[in-house]
This record gives sequence, structure tokens and C-alpha cells, in this order.
Amino acid sequence: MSNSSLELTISVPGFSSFDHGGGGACGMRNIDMNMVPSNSFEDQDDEEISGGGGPPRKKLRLTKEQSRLLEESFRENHTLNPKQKEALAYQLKLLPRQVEVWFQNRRARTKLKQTEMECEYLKRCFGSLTEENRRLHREVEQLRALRVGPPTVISPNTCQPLPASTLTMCPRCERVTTTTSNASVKPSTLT
DNA sequence: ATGGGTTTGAGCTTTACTTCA
DNA sequence: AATGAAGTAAAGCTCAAACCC
Repeated sequence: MSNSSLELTISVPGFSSFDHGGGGACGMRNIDMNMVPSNSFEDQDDEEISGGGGPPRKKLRLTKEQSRLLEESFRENHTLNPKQKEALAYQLKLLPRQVEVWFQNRRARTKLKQTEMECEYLKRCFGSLTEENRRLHREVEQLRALRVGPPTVISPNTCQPLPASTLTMCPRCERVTTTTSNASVKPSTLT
């Protein structure tokens, strides 16, 4: 990679004056001085870039075009093979490592967002299920309160009262059904 | 101007997987 | 075939510069 902007990236082994504690104990700092046309870099004077007396670490800011291309590439593929990475880096005038880092961060942050959204969705589900559970409990209580004694149901076939043990309450349609047949007994037959 | 919150580029560690002796 | 060391890529965590309100 012989690129004019990349030549400004300086690796400083063991350069500790830039280390503000970030990333723990690192013996190597990449001071990226890519002169990408970023507004934040335009007003940096040369003495700072030439590094007179330990200037603070400069942070690369991707241009809109670089970001756009990276996003576009990410939409197609969330991971890059080495050749794709190399090609994209060349196209963007970045180091392959920078492209790699961008994709790593993008994956991580995409996943984080998805996780947050899933969390919100599950919270809403929990809320509605809790409410449904409460409602059903209230309904059960009301039904229990209503049932002072077993209902007498007249069999449509024999016109005789059915034994209470053969009756169940259908929770869906709230009709009394017999356990011996599929036919539900209409509420009108309840006495 | 400035202070606090957010975004984002990057370093380091951990984890999962593959290769090879 | 089983196994442990070595290498590698991605995930995960973190920091801090840059940005924004």
C-alpha cells in the first residue's frame, strides 16, 4: 500500500506520552495523521502534525464518502475476506486494519441495537402477558363466585339431568360442554 | 464558552475454530 | 485416532477524541 495519506500514519513503539490509559497497557500507539478532508483536521496547524512536543493523539474521522462506501459494503456483507478488505481499503485510501476495525465496530453496534430492540420487544410481551394473566385470574375468581352449586344440565337426548361430573366449562367460548360428547350444550339448556 | 451526553475509531483480551506436529 | 501447541478471526469490553446540543 503506497498511498500518500497512509504514509502519515506513524507507529510509535513504546511511545507512552500519548497513552492516556486507554486500552490498558499498550506498548504501541498508532498516531493516525491521515489528512482525509475532514473539517476537524483543516484547522490543525502544521506544528501539531509534525509533532513538536508530544501532541495529543489525533483521531481519524472518516469522510462522508468513506462512511457511505463502508455502509454500502456492510449491507452486502457483514464480514470481509482478506481480499475484499484489501480492495476496500485501497478504494477508501485507508489501511486494511482500519477497514477491519470499522467492520468490527459496525457488527458490534448493530448487534447491540438488535439486542436492545429485542429487549424492548420482550418487555412489551411480558407486560401484555402479565396483564392477560391478571385478567384471566380475575375471570376465574368471578366464575368461582358465580358457581354456588353445580349447574343442572338437561340432556338433549334423554331430557334427563346430566350428572355434574360430565360437565366442563369451555374457557374459550364460556359454554358448558359435556365430557362425553363433542357437542356443546347451549346455555339456554342451563337451568 | 462550556459542560454533559453521544458517537466512533481503535487497543487489548477472550473465545472459538483450524492446522499441524 | 487422540491430543496439545500455535495461529487466526471475530466477539467483547473498554477508552478517549470528536462531535453535538
